Amino acid sequence: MYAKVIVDVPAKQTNRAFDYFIPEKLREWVMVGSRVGVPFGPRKLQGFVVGLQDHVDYDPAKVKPIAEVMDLYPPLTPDLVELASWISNTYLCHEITALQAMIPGALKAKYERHVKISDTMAGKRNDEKHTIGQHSMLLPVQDEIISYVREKGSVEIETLLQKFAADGGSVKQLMLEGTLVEVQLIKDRMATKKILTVIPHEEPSQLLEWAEQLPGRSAKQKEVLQYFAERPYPIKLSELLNELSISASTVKGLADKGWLDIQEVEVFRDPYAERYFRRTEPLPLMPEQQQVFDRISQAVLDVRHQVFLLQGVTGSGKTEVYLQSIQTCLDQGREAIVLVPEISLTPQMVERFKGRFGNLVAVLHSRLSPGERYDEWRKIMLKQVSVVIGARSAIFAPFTRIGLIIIDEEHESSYKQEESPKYHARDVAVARAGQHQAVVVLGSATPSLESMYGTMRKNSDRALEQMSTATGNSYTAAAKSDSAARGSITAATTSQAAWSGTIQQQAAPFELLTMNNRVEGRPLPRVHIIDMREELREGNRSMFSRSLYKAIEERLHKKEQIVLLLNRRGYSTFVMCRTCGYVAQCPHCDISLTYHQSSRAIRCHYCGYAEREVTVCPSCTSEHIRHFGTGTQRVEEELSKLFPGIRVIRMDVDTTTEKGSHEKWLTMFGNRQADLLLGTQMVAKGLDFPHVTLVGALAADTVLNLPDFRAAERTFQLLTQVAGRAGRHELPGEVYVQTYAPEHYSIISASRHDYNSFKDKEMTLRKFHEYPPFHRLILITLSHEQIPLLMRTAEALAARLKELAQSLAPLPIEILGPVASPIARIKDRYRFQCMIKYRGEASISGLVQQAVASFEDVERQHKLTISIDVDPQVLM
DNA sequence: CGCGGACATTTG
DNA sequence: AAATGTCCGCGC
Repeated sequence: MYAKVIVDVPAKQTNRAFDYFIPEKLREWVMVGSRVGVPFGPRKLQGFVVGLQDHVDYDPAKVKPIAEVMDLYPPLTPDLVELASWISNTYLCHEITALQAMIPGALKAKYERHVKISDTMAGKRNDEKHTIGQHSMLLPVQDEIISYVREKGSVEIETLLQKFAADGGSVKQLMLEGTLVEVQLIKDRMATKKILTVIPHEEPSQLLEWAEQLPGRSAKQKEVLQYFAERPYPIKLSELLNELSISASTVKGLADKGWLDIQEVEVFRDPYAERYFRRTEPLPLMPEQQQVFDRISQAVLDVRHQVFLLQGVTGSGKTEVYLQSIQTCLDQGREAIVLVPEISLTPQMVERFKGRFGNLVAVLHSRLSPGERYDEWRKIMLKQVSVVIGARSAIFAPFTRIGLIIIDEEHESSYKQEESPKYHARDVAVARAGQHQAVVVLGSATPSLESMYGTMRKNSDRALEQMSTATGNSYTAAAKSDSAARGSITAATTSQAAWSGTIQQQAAPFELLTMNNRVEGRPLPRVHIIDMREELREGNRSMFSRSLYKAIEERLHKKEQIVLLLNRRGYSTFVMCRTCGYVAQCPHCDISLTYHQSSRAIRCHYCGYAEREVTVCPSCTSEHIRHFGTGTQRVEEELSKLFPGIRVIRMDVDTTTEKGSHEKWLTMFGNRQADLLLGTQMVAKGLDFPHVTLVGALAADTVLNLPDFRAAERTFQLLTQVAGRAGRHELPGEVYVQTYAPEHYSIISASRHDYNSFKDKEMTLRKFHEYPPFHRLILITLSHEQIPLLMRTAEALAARLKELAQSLAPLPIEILGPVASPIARIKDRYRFQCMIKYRGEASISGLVQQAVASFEDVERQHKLTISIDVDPQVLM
């Protein structure tokens, strides 16, 4: 038997499976999805088994055997292995990168090089091999080295060289002559957690009998035995020591007598272990909820792959529909995945799921320690849970019988991973659900236009899809003849041009479900648009309009709570000299530095460069230097000035980095220990506090001014979300939106809670300007330290893309650029970008791959990098 | 002729 | 990615 293995080297040349022989004794253990250690050239590497076969069609003598299997159970399921291949084809990344993204960081390989005593030397005296006659040829230090290694069994080379720093040569010599041999080890970053546990050997009666036998001075040992006679065991050693206030030696004494056992037991680090979740029962559904639930649960029961787009206004009870749909899925013996944006994965959210499904739920989010994360993941793998709730990467939960995948707040851009693999969890979810004949529910109050477009595609589009598949094939042919002509592109590249697995490349139309009413018929809050230009004209230069000021004052008086949103993006806190106009810039990036009050430093967002706060202008030595823009810190200061005694909780990157701090602030606010919650985006998501009756957006339109075609969509979504925070309970809510663009359709539609009019307007504009969802984008960014080479290469790449696109005519593919990226330099590297705009039905990943492949030499020779982003969310 | 360094090749 | 192989210029 042979295994196809993808090795742990993310490079173009190694981006294919290598064959390995499976030795007889490993045959039971090697499966598709196994993690294995394999010899690769002179090295030993970790790899993933992606296929099994019983012969190779070349000289089998070339095939090396698998050295080891890393896990008791394969960490990946076969469907995930296929999905990784699909991801690498769709998002143009190395297959190993996709595979690595699917397992927790704790399982990422750590390579260690050790030395040990060679087998031929193992049983001998140190000097046996090194004697002539009576005389040892070993230097004393070499003798010492050998003894040291012999004692330890094996020693990491680094450690050994450090210990015998002055005698590196001796170590080398011993290795050269074969006394010491190198062993390459592959270790996990993180081991499973083990604790010491105490277990008695006999029944209570026997324990008491033994206790009697003990001499009087062994009072403590006696106590331990009596303890076990009465209590359930096993018990943690540490707990036992605590409880009886005894030392470990007491227990050890009993263990030495053979009366009890101290064992290492594997435990799960459970971040929610200390918490009690009150069990909840399904709530009665409103008619709308019931209809939606019926559609979803019917599809689940039918085991039919179907994508639903659930558009429900804030407060319409989407979560209850999710919960009951999941119940249907569980009742069927299948598993469910719930994706939630990182910042809305709040304790409140977790509580709702743990409350309903108890310890059947695993939770995965980035604030867990690597160990906790690994343990939650293992619960999934070991089938101890059937529901996982988590951020983006939870879509890779190693379940085997998925019935339902829910993506809450599906419009959130955080579902797109910005590093390789640059996948979109929503699209991966649809692909994965297809593998399992599972149902997908995309839930949002403000669906993304991409998902909306999915519901608009009619069956007539199916014909188009089939046509495109055909065109895709003809492209492959075209690429082949092209490569033959040039003789420069390998067959492997061409064969990767089109996905040929079993995952559907084009999804079937989505079904739209809507919920327009809030639970218990509570009205949506009234939204006031405030024209800040008007305020300025009338002499109000503060960041609060007069009406918002009054509204805040009123709530403080009535002891109701307030949420204030400051949209920080585009509202940077840059440092500027008011005399000469100097702005502090990062020396390595084309971006201004932002001011951080907590550390009294100015810092670059992109490369982390930081310097001390400046009080004197470095350019003109003026002292009129100040930080501009309205950071949350400044708003907080302003609030305490305007409303003395106001209790403000500020939530932003500065105050929520510490583990659990996010949770702490929200609990405080929920307990009404503060009057006002001030924050960035993170206060807009999913929070639900009964006493919040006022929500203010201080600068609603900052996003609007960004050079991004999704600016209006983002603005609309944010305002709708934040407005949904008010008046969710008995007290009615009110929303104030401050803006310099009060006539903009995104702001007007949001203030009227009118998704449809926004969507219609935006769709028309997108279609007119040939933007997504009607056209799709691929962003190619090139970076290098020098502009001339960069420009030349970017232009050559664009030309090559155009040339290749020609062969696809008449399919509409447009190559835009190259132009300098919006952030033209990061970490001392200049950046240029090309944009490919094409109609969704064209399959062009192969084309891009091929074009980029012809610049491999430049990439290698000049250390130029080319990165590809399929369906980019942020155009920077 | 032997050496070091740049560069290309290979990894099953 | 990293180890190995190849080639070339250089000093002797």
